[in-house]
Amino acid sequence: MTRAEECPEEFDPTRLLTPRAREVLEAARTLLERDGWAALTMRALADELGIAAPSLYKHFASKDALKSQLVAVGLKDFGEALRPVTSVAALVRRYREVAGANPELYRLATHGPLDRDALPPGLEDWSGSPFFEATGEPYRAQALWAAVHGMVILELDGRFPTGSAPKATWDELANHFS
Amino acid sequence: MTRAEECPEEFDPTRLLTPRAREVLEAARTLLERDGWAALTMRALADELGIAAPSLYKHFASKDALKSQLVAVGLKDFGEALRPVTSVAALVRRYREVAGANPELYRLATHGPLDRDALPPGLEDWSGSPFFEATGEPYRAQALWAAVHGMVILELDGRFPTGSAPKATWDELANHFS
DNA sequence: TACGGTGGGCTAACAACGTTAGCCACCAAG
DNA sequence: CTTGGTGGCTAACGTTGTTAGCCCACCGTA
Repeated sequence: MTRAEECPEEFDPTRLLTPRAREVLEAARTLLERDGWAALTMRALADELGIAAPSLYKHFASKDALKSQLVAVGLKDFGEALRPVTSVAALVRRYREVAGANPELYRLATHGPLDRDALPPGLEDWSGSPFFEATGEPYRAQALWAAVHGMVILELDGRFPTGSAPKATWDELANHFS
Repeated sequence: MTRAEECPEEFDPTRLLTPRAREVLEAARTLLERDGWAALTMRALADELGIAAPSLYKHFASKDALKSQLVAVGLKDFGEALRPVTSVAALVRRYREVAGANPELYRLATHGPLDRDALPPGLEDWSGSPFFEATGEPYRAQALWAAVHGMVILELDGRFPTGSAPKATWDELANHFS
C-alpha cells in the first residue's frame, strides 16, 4: 500500500488547540468510533477522561464545536490517506478502505451541511483535490466524488440488499470513470 | 412531466394506521419539511395538532416508530415518482427533482441504517426497482443508484464548492450510465 | 337501560441531555 | 506576593423523549 502524504501544516485542525484539548479530541474520536455519534454524550466523554461534564467546556465552547473539530480531523485524515494519487481505480479503492476503517468519523464528516467557518481555510478544498488530480477535470472530479461517496455511505449504512455492495458494483462504478 | 404510477396497495405504509394516526403522520411530514428533523420534537408536533405531547403515544409507540413511518412514506412517494421508467437520463432527472422537492424527507429516508422490520415487506425493493428497470442489470442498477444518491445528498447538503452541483456535473454522471 | 371496551385526550413526573453559573486549586511571571 | 491563566468541581436550569395514571365520549351488546 502506498504511503499517505502528510497534510500541510496550516490545514492541521489541532494546530491552535491546547495539549489538553487535543487529549479531549482524541478521546472523543475513540469514543465516536467505538460507540457511534449518538452515544457520544458530553457526560460519556467526560467519564472516559475521568472528569466532570462541565469541565469539557474549558476546552470546547460547545458540543457542536467539538463536532466541527472532529469533522476537520476527518477531512484531514481522509485527505492524507488519498495521497499520492496514482489512478482513478486506486483512488476509489483507497477511498473505500479509509472510510471503512473509520466509519463513524466518515459519517460524521460527510453528513449534513458543513460548518465551513469552523474549518481551517483551504482544508476542504485540499481534502477533495485528489479527485481533481485523478480526473484532471472539475466536473468529472465532482461526479466521481459524489458517486464514490454514494457507494461508501450506502455500504456503511447497510443500505444495499445484501448488506454491502458487491465487488461487481464497485467495478462497475470504477470502470465508468476510468 | 410524465405521470407517476400508483404504489401497490400492500406497500402503502399507512394501510394499517387509524385515521387519527394518519393525521398525526401528515402533520409530522409537514413540520419535517418546514423546519427540519431537528426541530420536529414531540412537543412541537403535539402543538401543531393542538394536543399534548403524551397524547401522541396513543398513535405511535415512540418517536422512532414515527420516524420509521415517515421513512416508509418517503420510500413510497419516491418510488411512485420514479415511474414509469423511460430512460436512464429521465430517471436521473426525476430522482433529482423529487428529492429536491422533499429535501428533509429525502434526507430522513436515506440517512443511516434502515429499520427494515418497520417497513411493509417489499416496499424497499419496489422503491428501488426503477433503477433495475432502467439499467436491466443489478450491478449497474446499484452503481447508478449510489452515484445519483451521492449527487443528490451532497447537493442538498450544500457540499459542493458552489453550493450546488452544476448541470455539467449531472450531465457527466448521466452520460457515464447511458 | 345498563355496561364494558375502545379510542383519544389530559396532568404530573422522570431520566438523560447540553449547558451555565460560580467557586476553587495549582503554578509561572511580574 | 500577587496576579492571571489553566483546568477542575458542584449545583442547577431548560429541553428532550417517555411513562404512569386518570378521564370521558362513543358504541355495540346483554
